[in-house]
Amino acid sequence: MLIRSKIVQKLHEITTKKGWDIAPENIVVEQPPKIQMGDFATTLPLALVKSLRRKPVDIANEIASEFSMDEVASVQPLPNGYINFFFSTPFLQSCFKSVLENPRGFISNPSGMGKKALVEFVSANPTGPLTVANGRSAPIGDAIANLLEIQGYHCDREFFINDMGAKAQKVAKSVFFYYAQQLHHPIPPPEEMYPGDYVPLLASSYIEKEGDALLHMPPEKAIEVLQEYCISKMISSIREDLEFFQIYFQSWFKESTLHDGYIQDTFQQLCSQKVVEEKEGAHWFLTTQFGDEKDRVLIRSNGLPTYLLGDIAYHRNKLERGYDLCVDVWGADQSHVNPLKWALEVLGFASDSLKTVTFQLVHLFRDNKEVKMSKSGGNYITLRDLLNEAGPDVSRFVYLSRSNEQHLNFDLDVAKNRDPKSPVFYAQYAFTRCKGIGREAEACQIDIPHRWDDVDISLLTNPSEIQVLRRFAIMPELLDRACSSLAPHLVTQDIHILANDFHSFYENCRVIDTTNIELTKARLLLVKGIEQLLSVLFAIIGIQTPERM
RNA sequence: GCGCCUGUAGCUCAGGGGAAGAGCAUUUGCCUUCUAAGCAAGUGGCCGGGGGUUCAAAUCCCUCCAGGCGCGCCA
Repeated sequence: MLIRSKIVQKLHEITTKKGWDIAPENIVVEQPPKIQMGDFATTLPLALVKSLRRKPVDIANEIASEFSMDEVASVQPLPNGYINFFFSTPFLQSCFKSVLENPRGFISNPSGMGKKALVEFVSANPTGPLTVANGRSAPIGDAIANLLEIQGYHCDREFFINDMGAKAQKVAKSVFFYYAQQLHHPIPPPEEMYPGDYVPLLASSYIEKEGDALLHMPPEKAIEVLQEYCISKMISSIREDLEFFQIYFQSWFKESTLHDGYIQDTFQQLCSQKVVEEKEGAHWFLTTQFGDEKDRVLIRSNGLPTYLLGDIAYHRNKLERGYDLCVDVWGADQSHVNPLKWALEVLGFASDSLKTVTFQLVHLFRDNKEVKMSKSGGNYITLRDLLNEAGPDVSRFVYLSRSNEQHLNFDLDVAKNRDPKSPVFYAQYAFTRCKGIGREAEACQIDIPHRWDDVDISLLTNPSEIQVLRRFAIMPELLDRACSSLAPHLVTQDIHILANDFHSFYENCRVIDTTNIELTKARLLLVKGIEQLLSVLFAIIGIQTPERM
């Protein structure tokens, strides 16, 4: 149980005993803005002012005098009606011990234990390379999967390949045009030419592999062959980009596998629930029943299923594969979240079995000016370009330092220079310093303590040492917030404050001191705790733990 | 026009009923000792405007202003 919940429970016991009427969910316990103010604070006295018709400070004093918990050493009622709580030394030490024994377990809230989750992300159309814009979903989805694993879920990552779309066909037609041109049998260009340098390259790579065979078959057949070739080629290039980003998918799910009767079956199931109606030759999902502004087409008048129906079938498939939770990471331009959720409910799935995380667009800046990107205009910067310039760690950190729902302004100049002012350097530098201390200890032939019992923790009395211990104690609360809201950027923030505490400690407390071995050992253990906790947090957002910088 | 997102320090952004925050920029101290890619302190704010709910609003509601995205029998 989180310490915060324990404090709420204790406060509720007190109010109940006194006959004051307030529900536990209305008792606010939170971290004060500054750590000097305490580890937790409550505004409970203020909430009681009206019903009790008493001064906040009096209520605060009365509650504080009744409050007693092993984990809390000091309870400070304030004149403005707040009550601040400070953790007790034994509690801080027990948290420290947990950090050393099992840092990952310490920050985990195993609410997903025994459950399976599937995170679907990126799922970019296989019609071109990943860009800096749609690449945003890569670190977000990966970090969300990591957060779910922290909660005990068995989590898989899946990439949905849209291999049936009209866009894939357009690319194939454009490639066919270049193919014929390069073989000196020019044909008229297609109505819509796909821009981008990679389009003619696809043509020449096919020529290299298969020669002019396509010229000897009917154009429709040739385009079909090319379409399949282009998709597999683009997918493997996307896969390479993602692997360079150290993102790996358990499954690559092709839309076409749903077209073998599964989509039709899903459609029939919806029909049998009486939420489908035929109008103007098409079949409509009656979403206005759920409050939608208009109904949505499931099967077009030409008999082909819409994207929505395909997506409903796909999500039904995911849930039928036994996942308790499906998370989708979607760009802000996806607008069919609600119709999809309604359909899944109609099909009998729990409404909370699908969570969607949306992310806003990315704006790129170079020389303080916005770089306009447009894929259809052939003007874009690829994810690979970014990774080559900035490296995976800086890229991840920038992507994950803002809330998903914020528009992200990505400054390419910062990335390009591998700016040492970047927050990722600050965090990784803290880790490197930990490692440096370890090397120094070895050089001085000081045994690095491995067992809790080998050291005297009570020697850690410096304010910056105490602050590190207090930060350890609060870490499970911080991670719980990140997990429950599937918000990796909060982890990025937590890393920053922990790194800050460490740098401050490093400055104030010389660790290696051959004249005071006992204190040195205690501090080495503290450094080990920080190092382990940083490793776990770095792993969540997917950045490296460098030995040296 | 309708829907979603956004407006917080000079810049980029966290916070999303409770005590205004971080990084960058800027000013000033701190290296013969574990990496100064660091630490410490300072400057900088009617949290877009106005109204409402509340003991309490940057946060919730209404309205206005400004920006982004979406609004096909596209995917």
